[in-house]
Amino acid sequence: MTSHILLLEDDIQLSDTIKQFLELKGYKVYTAYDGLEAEEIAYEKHLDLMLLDVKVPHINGFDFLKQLRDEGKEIPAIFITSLNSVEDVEKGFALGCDDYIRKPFALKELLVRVESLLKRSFGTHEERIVLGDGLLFDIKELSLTQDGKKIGLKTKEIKLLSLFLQHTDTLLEYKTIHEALWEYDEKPSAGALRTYIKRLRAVIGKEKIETVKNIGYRFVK
Amino acid sequence: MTSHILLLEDDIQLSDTIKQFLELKGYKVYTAYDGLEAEEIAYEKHLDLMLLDVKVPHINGFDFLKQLRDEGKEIPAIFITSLNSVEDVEKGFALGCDDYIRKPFALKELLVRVESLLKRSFGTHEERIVLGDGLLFDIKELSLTQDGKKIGLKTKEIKLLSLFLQHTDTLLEYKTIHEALWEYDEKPSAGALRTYIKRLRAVIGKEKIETVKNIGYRFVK
DNA sequence: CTCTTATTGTATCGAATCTGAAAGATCGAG
DNA sequence: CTCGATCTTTCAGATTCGATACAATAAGAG
Repeated sequence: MTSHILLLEDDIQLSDTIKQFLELKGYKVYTAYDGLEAEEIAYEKHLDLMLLDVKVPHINGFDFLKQLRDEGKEIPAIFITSLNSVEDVEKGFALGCDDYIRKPFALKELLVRVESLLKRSFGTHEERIVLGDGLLFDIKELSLTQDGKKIGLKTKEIKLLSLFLQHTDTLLEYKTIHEALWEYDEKPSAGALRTYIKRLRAVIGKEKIETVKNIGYRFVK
Repeated sequence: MTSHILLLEDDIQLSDTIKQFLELKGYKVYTAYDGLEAEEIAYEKHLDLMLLDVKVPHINGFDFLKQLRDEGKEIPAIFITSLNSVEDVEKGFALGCDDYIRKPFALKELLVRVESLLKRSFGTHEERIVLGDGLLFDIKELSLTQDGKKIGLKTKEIKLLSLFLQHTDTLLEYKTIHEALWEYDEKPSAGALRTYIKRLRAVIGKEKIETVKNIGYRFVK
């Protein structure tokens, strides 16, 4: 499953370098050269991680992240900064960034941080999501319980549920879901997804997953 | 109750970064830039955790920890190291460090380790774990007894059991288990693990180890 | 409104994959 | 060589996957 990364960086040369490097490592990279572009991408795309330069045109990295956090988005973020002042680092962490890296940096160092965050992005400690109806999904344990009783879910169902929980109230296109559930080279028919949607609905309630005809599905709380 | 952390790190910039970050998370941080300073702090202050770089002036991290351990101090320690060799990691563990982290690392990753170690050290220092059915596992002796009678376990089985006992009710992925049982360069087939699971089940009871298909196993109390 | 058509939901079942169990191969120590 | 620990192989049974067929539903045309 490819991780999708937003790179907000106005230095075109640096941006290209990072993009090239990360793509070589198998990530999907969206580049934005200013805060407005970043906003657009954040709304349109599913993102797993953000690399944010602070000093960029229109909306700076701090404000951009603050805005996202205010909307409840928990996408992990790393600040790229050439600023050295204590305040900036503190401000960054206060805003809920997960790490930061100082310019100039070795690409390898960046990779370490990216990988480390992605690995842990899915909640490190007892992340449990309440689904109502006595249903609890434990992300770390990959287990679903109802009133304390375990409900057996198969791997594909778990993947699907995880995806939905990461993007509640968001329209997920068929393509997006397929990318999340299957590898590049796998090409199951469209019917396969329908099967899993049906199974999930049977477990968590039909009304939780809306159908958007011709486009995809949406999980509602 | 604030936890007190000693940070031994001679790279001033990194040290500042870590200090800032941990203080933001509510810890009290004492910084030392060489082994002698660290000694001083260790004598004067009450410490809950130590973060030790290995390569620092005067007294290196290894020697510093060894000294403390020789004096009977059990303060948990994490090595910060840029060294990659297996030996150094082993040496660290032999000296009684509890974890290590390689530079460069994401601050969040450091935080995870700090928190988990602090939590653990507050937890019980029990020497024996009751497994029911008259079964007792002695952590220090690494031996299993049933109704006082010793049950012979092979090293791999003991490692596996220890791992499970340190992570009860936790989903352990194949990868995790493999890393715990085998060295970096060893690559036994998946069948090997299945063999040990089977043996352990025969000893401690089938129901204690759950299978999570495609992912791993989980030990339940 | 009714019919048509495209899309989505449901049920089923064989194929592929995974796990557990057993047996035997390998390897090193003594 | 023998023994014991470790690991591999094999195979059967269980589970999961996903194709397929068909039913239900939504949307649009007339």
